[in-house]
Amino acid sequence: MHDIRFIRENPDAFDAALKRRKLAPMAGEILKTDSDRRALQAQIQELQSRRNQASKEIGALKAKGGDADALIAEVNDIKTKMPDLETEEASLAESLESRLIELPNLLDESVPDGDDEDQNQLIRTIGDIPSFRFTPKDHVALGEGLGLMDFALGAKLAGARFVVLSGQLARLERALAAFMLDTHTGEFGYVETLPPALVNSQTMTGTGQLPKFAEDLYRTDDKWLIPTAEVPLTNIVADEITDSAVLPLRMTAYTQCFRSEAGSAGRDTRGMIRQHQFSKVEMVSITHPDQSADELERMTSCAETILQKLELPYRVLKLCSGDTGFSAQQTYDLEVWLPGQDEGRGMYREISSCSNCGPFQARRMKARFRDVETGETRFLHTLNGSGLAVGRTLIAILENGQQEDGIILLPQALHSYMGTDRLVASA
RNA sequence: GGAGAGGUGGCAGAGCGGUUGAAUGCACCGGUCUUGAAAACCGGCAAGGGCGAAAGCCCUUCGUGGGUUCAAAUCCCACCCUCUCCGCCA
Repeated sequence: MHDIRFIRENPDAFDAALKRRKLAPMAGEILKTDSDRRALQAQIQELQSRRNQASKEIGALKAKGGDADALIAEVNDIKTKMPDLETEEASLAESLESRLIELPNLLDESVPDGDDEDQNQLIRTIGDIPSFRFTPKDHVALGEGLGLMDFALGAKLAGARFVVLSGQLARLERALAAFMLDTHTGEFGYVETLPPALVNSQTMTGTGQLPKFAEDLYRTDDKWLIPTAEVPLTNIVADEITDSAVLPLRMTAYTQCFRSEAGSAGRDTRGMIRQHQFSKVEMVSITHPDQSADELERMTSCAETILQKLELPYRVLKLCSGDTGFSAQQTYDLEVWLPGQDEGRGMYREISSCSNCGPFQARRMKARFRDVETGETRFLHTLNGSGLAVGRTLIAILENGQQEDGIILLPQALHSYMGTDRLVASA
């Protein structure tokens, strides 16, 4: 959501920012609606003021036993004029609101220009890409080879883009989640949180999934399945004036995530890369505006720590203007090396995305804090990042740890969680 | 799912047709006092919006949306949520 006052004061800057999002200029149109609405609002408020005043006079007159008929007639006259004006004003307000609520966040000036993911900016590459004396398999071959990953069964029970894990592979999912949560809570101060996986429309609107991206979501009668824990976690501060002394708020949650993948038909159809249901450990930070830039770096490094402890090679990219998501001002993607992809040649795949949304979501959800200096309320900044997508981490463990004989060597950090140092085929 | 009670400012809690944007207490902020702190005392303190250079004026909001009335936190209707009891259930 955008600040109408910013648009009033900086229409050209606003249009220039839209252009970076490949959107046509619209400040002129928005401001026309805005000024029409305000003119109407002033007119309405004048009538309301007169009505309120007259009503008080009526009360005073009647208390003294006087005759108020003339005033009552005047109020009634005002009341006949009001509905049309109010309807018109509401219509303008709604048109303004619906326009603003569908526009993406303005990009941070540090975001590089670019059309799509090919133009993201490489920030750093960490870890050595493993070399194999054999052609590495992908996680599908490995998982099925272990007898612990069954896509046909997932399809039988639910349909395409579902899988059933069993035995040590199901345990690996749990181990990864526990390891990630332990690290974020124990080392980085995030508060473990278990939020609802179904939320109402208002909550979905707060973080930006609605109204524009309804088709990407699964819904029930009156609720929506969360596509990420970012949604419930961030909305915890919605409609609140948060005490600035508790900032930054840092929360982490392990949840299932549900996505219809409406726009991805035919993409990543093999394996567990893109499922309708997957689990993720999410990090959310709520900060003072002055802290959000540093917090994004910190959050990204928290996610990176997980990859490092799991001995997984990865790289960090700064997303370009064309690839940065709707609600984000700025985003770092972490891509893990998956040696089994692309016929065993390997490739990097996204495993985490860390974004600073600035005041964009906070304004949508009215998440504020009180500025100690001025006494005024201001919008918070919100950040979210995956730390990490558990399914894709499991894939990475399999593909990077594979041996020629089909067993998987596990990273040291997981040994205690798994009760073993390796995965072997089930009997 | 059924029955009852209730949803008021950061919190607690009055008000139940007019002068109430809302008593009182707590919290918070400023001041007096104090070596300092506490206590006590004095004062301030809802949010959002419009107009205005500013001072300030005005509008809206007492769960949400309608309705009655010259006038609604107060009356009526619907919905949402919370609590208690019953039923069902992990």
